[in-house]
Amino acid sequence: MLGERIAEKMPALSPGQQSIAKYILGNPRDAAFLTAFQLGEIVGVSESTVIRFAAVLGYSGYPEMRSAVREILMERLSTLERLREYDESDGAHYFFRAIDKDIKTLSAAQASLNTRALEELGSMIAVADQVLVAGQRSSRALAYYLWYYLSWLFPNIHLLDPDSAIEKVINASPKSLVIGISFPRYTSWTVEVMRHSHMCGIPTASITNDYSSPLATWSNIVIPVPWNPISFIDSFTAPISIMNCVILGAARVLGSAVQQRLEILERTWGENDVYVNRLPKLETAGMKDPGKSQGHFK
Amino acid sequence: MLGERIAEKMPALSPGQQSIAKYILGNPRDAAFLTAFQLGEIVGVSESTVIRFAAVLGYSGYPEMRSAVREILMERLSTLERLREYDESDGAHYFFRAIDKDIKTLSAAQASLNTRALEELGSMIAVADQVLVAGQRSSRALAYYLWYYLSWLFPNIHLLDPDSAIEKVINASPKSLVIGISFPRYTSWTVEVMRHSHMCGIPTASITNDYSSPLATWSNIVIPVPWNPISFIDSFTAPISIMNCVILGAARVLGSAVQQRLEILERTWGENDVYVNRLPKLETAGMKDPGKSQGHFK
DNA sequence: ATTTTTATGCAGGAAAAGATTCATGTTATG
DNA sequence: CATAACATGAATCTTTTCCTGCATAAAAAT
Repeated sequence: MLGERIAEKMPALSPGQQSIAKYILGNPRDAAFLTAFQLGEIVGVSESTVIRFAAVLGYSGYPEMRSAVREILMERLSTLERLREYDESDGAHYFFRAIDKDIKTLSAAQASLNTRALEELGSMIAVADQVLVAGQRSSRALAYYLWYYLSWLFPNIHLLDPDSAIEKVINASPKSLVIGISFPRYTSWTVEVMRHSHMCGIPTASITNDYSSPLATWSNIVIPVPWNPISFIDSFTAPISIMNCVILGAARVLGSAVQQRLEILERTWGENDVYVNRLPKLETAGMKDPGKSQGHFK
Repeated sequence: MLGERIAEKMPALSPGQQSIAKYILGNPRDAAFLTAFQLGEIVGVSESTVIRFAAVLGYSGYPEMRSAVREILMERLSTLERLREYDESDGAHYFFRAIDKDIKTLSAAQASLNTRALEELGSMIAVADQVLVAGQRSSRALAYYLWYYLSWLFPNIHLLDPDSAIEKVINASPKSLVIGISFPRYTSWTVEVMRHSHMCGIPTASITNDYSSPLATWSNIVIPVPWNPISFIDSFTAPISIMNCVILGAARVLGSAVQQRLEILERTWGENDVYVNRLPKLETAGMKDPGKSQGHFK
């Protein structure tokens, strides 16, 4: 398939060819109809380069490559057409149904969104001396996510872990904020942290499935998130989306300061090579795969 | 639009032209790509007739008419893609818009889902001696999530961290599997882990935004996930949903063994008070029938 | 610093697709 | 039956699209 071919050759491609590759992957709908010349014009490259690109990918010529693009496009179209009908029928693949369930949950989450509560949580985060985020087991992924992004914006965000949680809570000032995250079946540890914090007079917020959650009992503010498990997994698709809202809500309070903060982060990352800034080069990439026997994975 | 033009002129068309019209209306998906000659051949008519047909409909030439066919085709595609897209009224609260975007991305993810790749990844996970999951920074939340649930089902799942990653990769058998997770802007560390693993001859899989990702270069299998940042956040809503699919895919390979494994876990959790147990709401939500392939969803 | 390799665009020719003309056969009509 | 109008395909011409050789400039290697 085209995508795989490109992935394979990507590092071996010249700059101009890489931009062609990106365009095709990003706009197959347009690329499927363009002539070599037009495509070249769009990505700012000569017709020749486009044609050579097709050759490098192993196609006999540009038209053949374009056919490949068309194929994936048509593939997609037929998938979508199938999708439209499957709604209630069980014919659909279970992956589709899993995602479908997530989409429905997410819609429900949007519908029942309590914007006031979210905004309030945002300002609580922004004004707190420090924020402690508590979440264990599956919810730890959510807690981590929230902690990670809030750390970009605020200096005193901590992700609680079982070893040091109690100490951190005890030492927390009354102007701190504890955010607990848990869903059925609620983790005892998280409930304990919340209870303890509340007893100590520290403001608490919880992100949980609804007001009847044991977390809610010990919370000053509750963000309920519709939540639907898929098979044995507590699908956290909707909660993640709500986390985004929480982060946005907090960022909004900061106003233009966010921009500056992000710029500083950006600069620091650049200096420390945190992110990749160019693709690996050919001589390493092009070498034959160590196990030709694994070729069938591609 | 093309359809109306044809309907309008239909009675005035010659027999040969009518069959052309019929074919185009019935098979726009193919017609969009055919040359005048090919189309004529299929319908059993000469090239000339096809070209005259385009002229009769008022187009300046055959290519122009074909563009019109393409347009209705693409129109259809985008309609389908927007099927679940909500009207993004600008007046809506930014929280709503954020979730909207997530829903849209998720729909796109569902549409472009590569079920074959997912299933293959599932069996790779199931048969591997050990699975190493690599993800840093924001993607670490995803890596954690995947690691956490896979740990329920498989004995040798490890979440790599910067301190010990290299050693773990070096000591890994060729029957291991390394799963890398990263999105733009790709974390250097994750790319390095993948490169290193691939060099060592260890099978690798990556969950990333696109085939053009640097991770894809070092991967035997790639799961592309549409990905859309919201403001400065790399919203991971869609990727989380795909993680569910990966987990389900792996669980499916185990078959009924999943059921037993979950029961054991359940018992152990009960004995250790991992979860709160006083609420009657302790329904084993979603824990039923995890092994059955069909019975998962309603 | 010099040589080699690589990337790229330009120009011209080959091939494909499109448009037009013309001859043939068919149908309709007086 | 004869004529005219029309539909059609083959052949021919025109335009577009594709491909390749060559020159140049940039990057890499020595």
